[in-house]
Amino acid sequence: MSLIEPEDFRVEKLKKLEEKGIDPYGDRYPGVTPISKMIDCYDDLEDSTLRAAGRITNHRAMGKASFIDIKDSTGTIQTFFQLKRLGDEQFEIHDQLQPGDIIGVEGELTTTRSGEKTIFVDNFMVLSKAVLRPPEKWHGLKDAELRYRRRYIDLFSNEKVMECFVTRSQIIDQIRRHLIDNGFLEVETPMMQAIAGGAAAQPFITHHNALDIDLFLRVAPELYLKRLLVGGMERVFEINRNFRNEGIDRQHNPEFTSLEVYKAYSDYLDMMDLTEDIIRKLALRIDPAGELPFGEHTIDYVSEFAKVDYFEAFEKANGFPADDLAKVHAKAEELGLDIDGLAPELAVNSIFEHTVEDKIIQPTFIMDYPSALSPLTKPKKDKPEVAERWDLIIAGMEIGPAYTELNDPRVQEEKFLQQLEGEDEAEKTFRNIDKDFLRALSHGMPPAGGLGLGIDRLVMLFTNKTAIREVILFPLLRPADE
RNA sequence: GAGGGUGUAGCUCAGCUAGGCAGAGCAACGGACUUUUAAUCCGUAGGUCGUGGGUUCGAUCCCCACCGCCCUCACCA
Repeated sequence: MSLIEPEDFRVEKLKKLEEKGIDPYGDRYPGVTPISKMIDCYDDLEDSTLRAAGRITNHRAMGKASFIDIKDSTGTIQTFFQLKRLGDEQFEIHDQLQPGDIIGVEGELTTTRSGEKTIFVDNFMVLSKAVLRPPEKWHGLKDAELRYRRRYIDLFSNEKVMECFVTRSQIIDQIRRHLIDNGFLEVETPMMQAIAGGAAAQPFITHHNALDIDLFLRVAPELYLKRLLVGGMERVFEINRNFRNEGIDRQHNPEFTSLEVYKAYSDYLDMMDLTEDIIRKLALRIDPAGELPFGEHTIDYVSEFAKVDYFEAFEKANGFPADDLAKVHAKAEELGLDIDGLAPELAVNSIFEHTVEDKIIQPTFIMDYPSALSPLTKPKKDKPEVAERWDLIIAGMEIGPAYTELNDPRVQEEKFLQQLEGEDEAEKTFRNIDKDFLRALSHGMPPAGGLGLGIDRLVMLFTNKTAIREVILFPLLRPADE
């Protein structure tokens, strides 16, 4: 008894193949021509004998001949199996083929009477017999849950899904290329950390047996990347996963991919240019006009991104300044926000997110956040309560922040201590002060600009997907009860 | 965490506000068919109606609980 019950009628066909001495799970099939090339370069390839390999998507049997559509990663082409051409024995083997099977075919590329480009098959090989049938050919797989759980079916049956993930890969490739071309070095820093630093997020906890210590999956790579600045890597970046043990919704998956960039001798304004440059280039690659639809909106990536001041935007949206605490409380109540026990800056920020961020559609940098929200950021020289930090907002989503990095170890230590005061006991266990990071700063970190971009959200914007699960191959779901 | 929606054949969905034998299309199986393309035609088979209780002569349908998923809100740098 198998753990996965195959379908009887498919197993029967598989057995018939084996009876005829055919291995239903074939071997390498070299020398294939991509199907898209057969279609696109048909004029050059017409009448030549070619090989194609792929999955059967449709099978139209007509007695002594059949049309079988084959799909590879580049496209779909029709193939024609004829008794006359193949002979009795081969044709009988062909009778065992079904939608979902993976086969390799060799034959003449030509055109049928009705004008369809077709491979007239001379011989073929069964490469993998599917003992489970594919979804229905017309509607495909629609059920969101099954699509996420069985992404492999989603990918081979829903073309748009495949396209989306190809685009995702290309976006990451472009970002990487852009940074490397500009002298940045790609690095990898620890995923498992003894102190979950770099962001105020709940970490996942794990345990190392041999060392007998608890470790945290990182919530951010920031503190390690800055150590590299100290070490003399002047331009570094990392594209990798972060893990945050928090809620799941349309914009949040517990593991997500971020880009972090650090550039010595620059500041948050330099990071702004870099960010705008990267994002605009990506948009222009997808649409020559640089205008992309997102949900009900059209986002303009060509015009210079807007810049608004945090406190000015707050006052403009709410009609009172952020330091009017009585009105802040009233507003929070009006919005139904729970700000009990929150520091005033956090209460203000909560209101800010609902009244300002959510309403920003076109790419906008929000400039100069409260220092209290930015413990790793250099405060403004003339106005220490404000930090040199911006957040980029597009379509109401936080795409990422950038900072002028704090490199004074005395100020950093003080901010760490202040931050710790506000935490309860449980949080202190994973928010221990990273003393070694302070030591690193004490050896001298060059002034630097730092940037963080949410890659998944960028991909959402560029593929017009409003749910993060659509751009993550295997989003986290509760395990199926099987 | 709160509210709403949803779960029926392998897939896509009806049926549920009239409580009375469980339905369609595609896929599948058998047959016909050597230029079809969502092939066509004839025939056949396919179900724990998410799970567990309750009401009822009788429950896919009404009620309760639970589970998964989706949406909105809350939480969340």
